[in-house]
Amino acid sequence: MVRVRFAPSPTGFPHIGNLRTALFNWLFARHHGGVFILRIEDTDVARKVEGAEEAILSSLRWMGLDWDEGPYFQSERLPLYQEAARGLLESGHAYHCFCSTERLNEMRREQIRRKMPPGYDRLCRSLSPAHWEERLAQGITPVVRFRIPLEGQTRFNDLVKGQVTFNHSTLDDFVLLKADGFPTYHLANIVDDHDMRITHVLRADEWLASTPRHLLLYQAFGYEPPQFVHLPMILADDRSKLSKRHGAVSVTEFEEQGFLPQAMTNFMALLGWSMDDHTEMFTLKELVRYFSVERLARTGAIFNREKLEWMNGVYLRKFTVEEFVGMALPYLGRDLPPSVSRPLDRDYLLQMAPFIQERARTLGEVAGLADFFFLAEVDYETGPLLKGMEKDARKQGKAAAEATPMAVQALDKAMEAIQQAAEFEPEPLEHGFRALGEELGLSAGAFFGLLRVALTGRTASPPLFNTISILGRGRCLTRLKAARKKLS
RNA sequence: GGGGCAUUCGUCUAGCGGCCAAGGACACCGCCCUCUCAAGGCGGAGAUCACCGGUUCGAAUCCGGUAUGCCCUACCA
Repeated sequence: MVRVRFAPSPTGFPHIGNLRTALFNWLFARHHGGVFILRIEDTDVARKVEGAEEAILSSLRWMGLDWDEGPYFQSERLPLYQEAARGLLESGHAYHCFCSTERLNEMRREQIRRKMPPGYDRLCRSLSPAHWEERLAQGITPVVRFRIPLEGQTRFNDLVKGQVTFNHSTLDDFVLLKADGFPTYHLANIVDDHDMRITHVLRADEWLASTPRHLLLYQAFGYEPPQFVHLPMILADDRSKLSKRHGAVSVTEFEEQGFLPQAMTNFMALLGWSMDDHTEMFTLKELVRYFSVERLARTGAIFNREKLEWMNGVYLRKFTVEEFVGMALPYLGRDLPPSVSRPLDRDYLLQMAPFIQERARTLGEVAGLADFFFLAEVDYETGPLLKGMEKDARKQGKAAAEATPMAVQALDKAMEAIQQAAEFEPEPLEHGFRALGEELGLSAGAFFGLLRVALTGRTASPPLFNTISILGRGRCLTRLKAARKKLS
């Protein structure tokens, strides 16, 4: 029975790399009909961030990654680790270290200065238990360190990296139990993975170098180690490790920006995993079906936001208009200016939605794409308004200044046409306006461009006659009048 | 400084000794569609497979070395 875990530490909001690790663990568990366990590794009291735990849970839920056990909290299992450390102390695999932080820092500084590999110099390694009692009696709180074998090597077969070998001489006597009674990652992790009967450890590449320590610990405890699978990391644009300073990387932020969980999981899966040479779109269900460790990549991947945006757009377009409106509504409510009265008219929204849906890559873009449908008045410069007219004037051999009277006339005629239009539907409107354009001797580009800017305040918009039809007679007239006023 | 891992178009990747003068996707460019912007369709440009040797009839694929990058080297995880 496959048993895997996602074991984040609540020292910050979960970023894309953390969640991808969660995704792969989850996929592995579901693919094999195994168990996915959630464990919060909150052993660092000082670095604990308020709200991080909740963010981890909600991000997992948002992505649709459900867990079968947990969340377990290491902070609630302290006796377990202390007991384990005691066992190691008794079996001689660990020892008390009374070195002060100052001495340790000084030692490290000196090692670096002399270009020696930094690491604990094992001063306390040879202290006898009798000495321990003595120091303990003095009130010095020691840490517990692991006694790394001085010779030999540890090798293991990583399911992604293959055979990896480390010489024990490059490992130092790392800390197992801190002075505050909390275990370090290394201790807690091994104790828990054993206790929870974890069969496969899928974790980020950055842990590869710690694996020999972990294996040595398993050995010291007499535990059977799990299989290790070190996942390639997700990197920032400069190929360094992803962190806060690289901008929006927490999953919560992606949600706020209007990315869909379907797109996130699909995209994240493709960062370090692939099925073949051409398939790109996967539902979670399909990922479960096809996921395999053998197809995991070995190299780090830069997070390509543009491709994520493209993919999110593809997903957005898959939904029905009703579904799209349902998803966009909260974002619209949040992003539209306060002057727009709430609640938003759902029927009105339904009319424009198909045109917005086709253009939006994220739900966060919807308000910016659709705001002119809601605003009382649109704001713009006369430059864009007259651009097409000036071009037409030039073509007709007139001065550029002629553009304004031409536009004014066109606006007047357009208002008349709007008022008199029998059917306020895109088709008949288009016929009417095309005829009108010809009558005025204007090119379609110039005439429609003028109307577009006057009605929407922008040079790019959904198709003009759909826009007119949706806006309705009243709004169109008001805006055309405003444009006319702007020109005179 | 030591150790480990990695290295295919700008980016994500396919490739596991001959099917590759390297395939797909995003981005980019052009054309078509067209009232603009999208979406869609078609096409283009873009990688001497980091480099140098070796093994082999044959190497992006196997082996060595070099370079570069990343990670670890905390009483952080």
